[in-house]
Amino acid sequence: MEQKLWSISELADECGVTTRTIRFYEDKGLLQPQRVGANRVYNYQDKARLILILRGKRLGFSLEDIGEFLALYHAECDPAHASQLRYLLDKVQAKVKVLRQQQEDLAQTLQELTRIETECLSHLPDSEMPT
Amino acid sequence: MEQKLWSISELADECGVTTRTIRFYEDKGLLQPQRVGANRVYNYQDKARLILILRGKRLGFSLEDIGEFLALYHAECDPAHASQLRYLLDKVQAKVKVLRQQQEDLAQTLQELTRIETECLSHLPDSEMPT
DNA sequence: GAACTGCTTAACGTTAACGTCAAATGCCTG
DNA sequence: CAGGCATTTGACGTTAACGTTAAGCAGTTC
Repeated sequence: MEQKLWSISELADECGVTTRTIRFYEDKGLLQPQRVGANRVYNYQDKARLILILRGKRLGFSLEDIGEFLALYHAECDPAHASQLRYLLDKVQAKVKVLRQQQEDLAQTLQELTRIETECLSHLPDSEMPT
Repeated sequence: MEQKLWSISELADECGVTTRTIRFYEDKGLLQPQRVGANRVYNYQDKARLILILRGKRLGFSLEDIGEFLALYHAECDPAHASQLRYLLDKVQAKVKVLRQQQEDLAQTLQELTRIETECLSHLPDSEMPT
Protein backbone atom coordinates (compact mmCIF):
# COMPACT_ATOMS: atom_id res chain seq x y z
CA MET A 1 0.00 0.00 0.00
CA GLU A 2 1.75 3.13 -1.21
CA GLN A 3 1.35 6.44 0.52
CA LYS A 4 -0.44 9.26 -1.20
CA LEU A 5 1.79 12.23 -1.92
CA TRP A 6 1.17 15.89 -2.67
CA SER A 7 3.01 18.65 -4.48
CA ILE A 8 3.16 21.99 -2.78
CA SER A 9 0.37 23.52 -4.84
CA GLU A 10 -1.86 20.48 -4.46
CA LEU A 11 -1.43 20.64 -0.73
CA ALA A 12 -2.03 24.37 -0.77
CA ASP A 13 -5.29 23.94 -2.70
CA GLU A 14 -6.59 21.18 -0.48
CA CYS A 15 -5.84 23.08 2.68
CA GLY A 16 -6.96 26.49 1.47
CA VAL A 17 -3.66 28.31 1.83
CA THR A 18 -1.06 29.64 -0.60
CA THR A 19 2.22 27.97 -1.46
CA ARG A 20 3.95 30.96 0.06
CA THR A 21 2.34 30.15 3.38
CA ILE A 22 3.51 26.55 3.27
CA ARG A 23 7.07 27.56 2.49
CA PHE A 24 6.90 30.12 5.25
CA TYR A 25 5.88 27.45 7.74
CA GLU A 26 8.82 25.38 6.59
CA ASP A 27 11.16 28.32 7.16
CA LYS A 28 9.81 28.47 10.69
CA GLY A 29 10.53 24.78 11.17
CA LEU A 30 6.90 23.70 11.33
CA LEU A 31 7.07 21.45 8.29
CA GLN A 32 9.90 19.32 6.85
CA PRO A 33 8.74 17.62 3.68
CA GLN A 34 10.88 15.28 1.65
CA ARG A 35 12.49 16.44 -1.54
CA VAL A 36 12.53 14.94 -4.98
CA GLY A 37 15.32 16.82 -6.62
CA ALA A 38 14.66 20.34 -5.43
CA ASN A 39 10.91 19.91 -5.27
CA ARG A 40 9.00 19.49 -2.04
CA VAL A 41 6.84 16.41 -1.64
CA TYR A 42 4.33 16.01 1.17
CA ASN A 43 2.98 12.80 2.67
CA TYR A 44 -0.05 12.20 4.87
CA GLN A 45 1.78 13.05 8.09
CA ASP A 46 2.90 16.36 6.64
CA LYS A 47 -0.66 17.14 5.69
CA ALA A 48 -1.91 16.26 9.16
CA ARG A 49 0.67 18.62 10.63
CA LEU A 50 -0.46 21.41 8.36
CA ILE A 51 -4.06 20.86 9.38
CA LEU A 52 -3.05 21.05 13.03
CA ILE A 53 -1.20 24.27 12.33
CA LEU A 54 -4.24 25.81 10.69
CA ARG A 55 -6.48 24.82 13.57
CA GLY A 56 -4.04 26.44 15.94
CA LYS A 57 -4.18 29.57 13.86
CA ARG A 58 -7.97 29.66 13.91
CA LEU A 59 -7.70 29.57 17.67
CA GLY A 60 -5.45 32.61 17.62
CA PHE A 61 -2.16 30.94 18.54
CA SER A 62 1.10 32.33 17.21
CA LEU A 63 3.22 30.15 14.99
CA GLU A 64 5.75 29.95 17.79
CA ASP A 65 3.10 28.60 20.16
CA ILE A 66 2.03 26.15 17.50
CA GLY A 67 5.61 24.99 17.10
CA GLU A 68 5.84 24.08 20.77
CA PHE A 69 2.43 22.54 20.61
CA LEU A 70 3.47 20.27 17.73
CA ALA A 71 6.53 19.24 19.69
CA LEU A 72 4.24 17.86 22.39
CA TYR A 73 2.88 15.25 20.06
CA HIS A 74 6.34 13.82 19.57
CA ALA A 75 7.70 14.28 23.06
CA GLU A 76 4.77 12.31 24.36
CA CYS A 77 6.04 9.22 22.54
CA ASP A 78 9.43 9.58 24.14
CA PRO A 79 9.03 9.45 27.93
CA ALA A 80 12.81 9.50 28.26
CA HIS A 81 13.59 12.02 30.98
CA ALA A 82 11.08 13.40 33.40
CA SER A 83 12.42 16.95 33.54
CA GLN A 84 11.47 17.54 29.94
CA LEU A 85 8.08 16.02 30.55
CA ARG A 86 7.59 18.38 33.47
CA TYR A 87 8.36 21.30 31.23
CA LEU A 88 5.95 20.12 28.57
CA LEU A 89 3.28 19.46 31.12
CA ASP A 90 3.54 23.05 32.34
CA LYS A 91 3.18 24.30 28.79
CA VAL A 92 0.14 22.17 28.19
CA GLN A 93 -1.54 23.22 31.40
CA ALA A 94 -0.96 26.87 30.60
CA LYS A 95 -2.52 26.41 27.18
CA VAL A 96 -5.46 24.54 28.60
CA LYS A 97 -6.06 27.50 30.88
CA VAL A 98 -6.02 29.95 27.98
CA LEU A 99 -8.39 27.78 26.02
CA ARG A 100 -10.84 27.49 28.89
CA GLN A 101 -10.94 31.29 29.18
CA GLN A 102 -11.55 31.36 25.48
CA GLN A 103 -14.41 28.93 25.83
CA GLU A 104 -16.03 31.23 28.32
CA ASP A 105 -15.54 34.27 26.11
CA LEU A 106 -16.95 32.35 23.22
CA ALA A 107 -20.04 31.20 25.01
CA GLN A 108 -20.83 34.72 26.19
CA THR A 109 -20.25 36.26 22.81
CA LEU A 110 -22.35 33.69 21.02
CA GLN A 111 -25.16 34.24 23.46
CA GLU A 112 -25.13 37.97 22.89
CA LEU A 113 -24.88 37.61 19.14
CA THR A 114 -27.78 35.23 18.86
CA ARG A 115 -29.83 37.51 21.09
CA ILE A 116 -29.11 40.38 18.72
CA GLU A 117 -29.89 38.10 15.82
CA THR A 118 -33.38 37.28 17.05
CA GLU A 119 -33.91 40.96 17.85
CA CYS A 120 -33.04 41.82 14.27
CA LEU A 121 -35.31 39.14 12.91
CA SER A 122 -38.23 40.29 15.00
CA HIS A 123 -37.96 43.74 13.45
CA LEU A 124 -37.74 42.50 9.88
CA PRO A 125 -40.61 41.46 7.64
CA ASP A 126 -40.89 37.72 8.05
CA SER A 127 -39.13 36.90 4.82
CA GLU A 128 -36.92 34.66 6.90
CA MET A 129 -39.56 32.03 7.50
CA PRO A 130 -38.71 28.66 6.01
CA THR A 131 -41.35 27.83 3.44
CA MET B 1 -26.20 58.73 42.55
CA GLU B 2 -23.08 59.91 40.80
CA GLN B 3 -21.32 57.81 38.22
CA LYS B 4 -17.90 56.45 38.96
CA LEU B 5 -15.22 57.87 36.70
CA TRP B 6 -11.73 56.75 35.70
CA SER B 7 -8.59 58.45 34.48
CA ILE B 8 -6.80 56.81 31.60
CA SER B 9 -4.18 55.16 33.76
CA GLU B 10 -6.73 53.93 36.30
CA LEU B 11 -8.71 52.35 33.52
CA ALA B 12 -5.56 50.87 32.03
CA ASP B 13 -4.61 49.30 35.35
CA GLU B 14 -8.03 47.85 36.00
CA CYS B 15 -8.28 46.36 32.56
CA GLY B 16 -4.72 45.14 32.29
CA VAL B 17 -3.67 47.19 29.28
CA THR B 18 -1.40 50.19 28.72
CA THR B 19 -2.53 53.76 28.26
CA ARG B 20 -1.05 53.61 24.80
CA THR B 21 -3.45 50.83 23.94
CA ILE B 22 -6.45 52.81 25.16
CA ARG B 23 -5.46 55.86 23.14
CA PHE B 24 -4.89 53.64 20.15
CA TYR B 25 -8.42 52.26 20.42
CA GLU B 26 -9.70 55.81 20.56
CA ASP B 27 -7.77 56.65 17.39
CA LYS B 28 -9.52 53.73 15.75
CA GLY B 29 -12.89 55.06 16.88
CA LEU B 30 -13.61 52.29 19.35
CA LEU B 31 -13.76 54.58 22.38
CA GLN B 32 -14.93 58.18 22.79
CA PRO B 33 -14.46 59.29 26.37
CA GLN B 34 -15.41 62.69 27.67
CA ARG B 35 -12.78 65.32 28.25
CA VAL B 36 -12.07 67.53 31.22
CA GLY B 37 -9.81 70.11 29.74
CA ALA B 38 -7.54 68.02 27.60
CA ASN B 39 -7.71 64.97 29.86
CA ARG B 40 -9.72 61.89 29.05
CA VAL B 41 -12.34 60.75 31.56
CA TYR B 42 -14.04 57.38 31.34
CA ASN B 43 -17.42 56.37 32.70
CA TYR B 44 -18.91 52.95 33.27
CA GLN B 45 -20.17 52.57 29.70
CA ASP B 46 -16.72 53.33 28.38
CA LYS B 47 -15.28 50.69 30.62
CA ALA B 48 -17.84 48.15 29.49
CA ARG B 49 -16.91 48.91 25.90
CA LEU B 50 -13.26 48.35 26.62
CA ILE B 51 -14.01 45.04 28.27
CA LEU B 52 -15.98 43.99 25.22
CA ILE B 53 -13.08 44.99 23.00
CA LEU B 54 -10.66 42.90 25.03
CA ARG B 55 -12.92 39.89 24.92
CA GLY B 56 -13.11 40.25 21.17
CA LYS B 57 -9.35 40.33 21.05
CA ARG B 58 -9.01 37.19 23.12
CA LEU B 59 -11.22 35.54 20.53
CA GLY B 60 -8.86 36.59 17.79
CA PHE B 61 -10.99 39.28 16.16
CA SER B 62 -9.35 42.25 14.49
CA LEU B 63 -10.05 45.70 15.83
CA GLU B 64 -11.98 46.42 12.66
CA ASP B 65 -14.21 43.42 13.28
CA ILE B 66 -14.67 44.52 16.84
CA GLY B 67 -15.66 47.97 15.66
CA GLU B 68 -18.51 46.57 13.57
CA PHE B 69 -19.43 44.26 16.38
CA LEU B 70 -19.75 47.17 18.80
CA ALA B 71 -21.92 48.98 16.31
CA LEU B 72 -24.41 46.13 16.53
CA TYR B 73 -25.14 46.90 20.14
CA HIS B 74 -26.32 50.37 19.20
CA ALA B 75 -27.99 49.59 15.91
CA GLU B 76 -30.11 47.08 17.71
CA CYS B 77 -31.71 49.86 19.74
CA ASP B 78 -32.57 51.74 16.58
CA PRO B 79 -34.77 49.56 14.39
CA ALA B 80 -35.18 52.46 11.98
CA HIS B 81 -34.65 51.04 8.52
CA ALA B 82 -34.73 47.38 7.69
CA SER B 83 -31.99 47.44 5.06
CA GLN B 84 -29.42 48.32 7.63
CA LEU B 85 -30.75 45.65 9.92
CA ARG B 86 -30.43 43.11 7.14
CA TYR B 87 -26.81 44.10 6.70
CA LEU B 88 -26.12 43.79 10.38
CA LEU B 89 -27.89 40.48 10.57
CA ASP B 90 -25.66 39.10 7.84
CA LYS B 91 -22.60 40.26 9.72
CA VAL B 92 -23.80 38.67 12.92
CA GLN B 93 -24.62 35.39 11.25
CA ALA B 94 -21.22 35.25 9.61
CA LYS B 95 -19.56 35.82 12.95
CA VAL B 96 -21.68 33.22 14.64
CA LYS B 97 -20.48 30.78 12.01
CA VAL B 98 -16.83 31.60 12.66
CA LEU B 99 -17.35 31.23 16.37
CA ARG B 100 -19.02 27.85 16.03
CA GLN B 101 -16.06 26.61 13.98
CA GLN B 102 -13.87 27.96 16.72
CA GLN B 103 -15.85 26.08 19.34
CA GLU B 104 -15.24 22.86 17.46
CA ASP B 105 -11.54 23.56 17.09
CA LEU B 106 -11.37 24.37 20.74
CA ALA B 107 -13.10 21.25 21.92
CA GLN B 108 -10.84 19.05 19.82
CA THR B 109 -7.70 20.80 20.93
CA LEU B 110 -8.64 20.67 24.58
CA GLN B 111 -9.36 16.99 24.30
CA GLU B 112 -5.98 16.28 22.76
CA LEU B 113 -4.16 18.46 25.24
CA THR B 114 -5.75 16.87 28.28
CA ARG B 115 -4.99 13.45 26.83
CA ILE B 116 -1.34 14.43 26.53
CA GLU B 117 -1.51 15.86 30.02
CA THR B 118 -2.63 12.60 31.60
CA GLU B 119 -0.05 10.75 29.52
CA CYS B 120 2.63 13.02 30.94
CA LEU B 121 1.38 12.58 34.48
CA SER B 122 1.33 8.82 34.19
CA HIS B 123 5.02 8.87 33.31
CA LEU B 124 6.03 11.19 36.12
CA PRO B 125 6.69 10.23 39.75
CA ASP B 126 3.42 10.84 41.57
CA SER B 127 4.49 14.14 43.09
CA GLU B 128 1.28 15.53 41.62
CA MET B 129 -1.02 13.80 44.08
CA PRO B 130 -2.98 16.19 46.28
CA THR B 131 -1.99 15.56 49.89
C1' DG C 1 10.02 78.33 42.15
C1' DA C 2 12.04 73.90 41.16
C1' DA C 3 10.93 69.27 41.03
C1' DC C 4 7.73 65.72 40.45
C1' DT C 5 3.69 63.45 38.64
C1' DG C 6 0.29 62.60 35.24
C1' DC C 7 -1.48 63.85 31.21
C1' DT C 8 -1.31 65.40 26.20
C1' DT C 9 -0.03 64.94 20.93
C1' DA C 10 3.12 63.50 17.35
C1' DA C 11 6.23 60.68 15.17
C1' DC C 12 9.03 56.89 14.48
C1' DG C 13 10.14 51.80 15.57
C1' DT C 14 8.85 46.88 15.88
C1' DT C 15 7.01 42.21 15.21
C1' DA C 16 4.34 38.52 13.01
C1' DA C 17 2.63 36.59 9.06
C1' DC C 18 2.58 36.50 5.09
C1' DG C 19 2.22 38.99 -0.21
C1' DT C 20 4.62 40.08 -4.21
C1' DC C 21 7.96 40.32 -7.36
C1' DA C 22 12.30 38.53 -9.87
C1' DA C 23 15.41 35.37 -11.90
C1' DA C 24 16.65 30.73 -12.57
C1' DT C 25 15.76 25.71 -13.23
C1' DG C 26 13.51 21.35 -14.71
C1' DC C 27 10.08 18.91 -17.37
C1' DC C 28 6.72 18.17 -20.90
C1' DT C 29 4.68 19.12 -25.42
C1' DG C 30 3.95 20.28 -30.05
C1' DC D 1 14.19 23.18 -29.86
C1' DA D 2 10.99 26.85 -28.56
C1' DG D 3 7.30 27.74 -25.54
C1' DG D 4 4.82 27.00 -21.45
C1' DC D 5 4.06 25.56 -16.81
C1' DA D 6 5.38 24.39 -12.00
C1' DT D 7 8.79 24.90 -9.01
C1' DT D 8 12.83 26.87 -6.60
C1' DT D 9 15.37 30.61 -3.67
C1' DG D 10 15.90 35.36 -2.37
C1' DA D 11 14.66 39.86 -1.41
C1' DC D 12 11.77 43.54 -0.56
C1' DG D 13 6.88 45.26 0.64
C1' DT D 14 2.78 45.39 3.63
C1' DT D 15 -0.56 45.43 7.45
C1' DA D 16 -2.17 45.33 12.25
C1' DA D 17 -1.41 46.43 16.79
C1' DC D 18 0.75 48.40 19.46
C1' DG D 19 5.82 50.08 21.92
C1' DT D 20 8.89 53.78 22.56
C1' DT D 21 10.66 58.22 22.65
C1' DA D 22 10.24 63.19 22.59
C1' DA D 23 8.55 67.58 23.83
C1' DG D 24 5.33 70.15 26.17
C1' DC D 25 1.50 71.57 29.46
C1' DA D 26 -1.16 71.50 34.22
C1' DG D 27 -1.40 70.80 39.05
C1' DT D 28 0.70 70.17 43.65
C1' DT D 29 4.25 69.60 46.84
C1' DC D 30 8.51 70.74 49.33
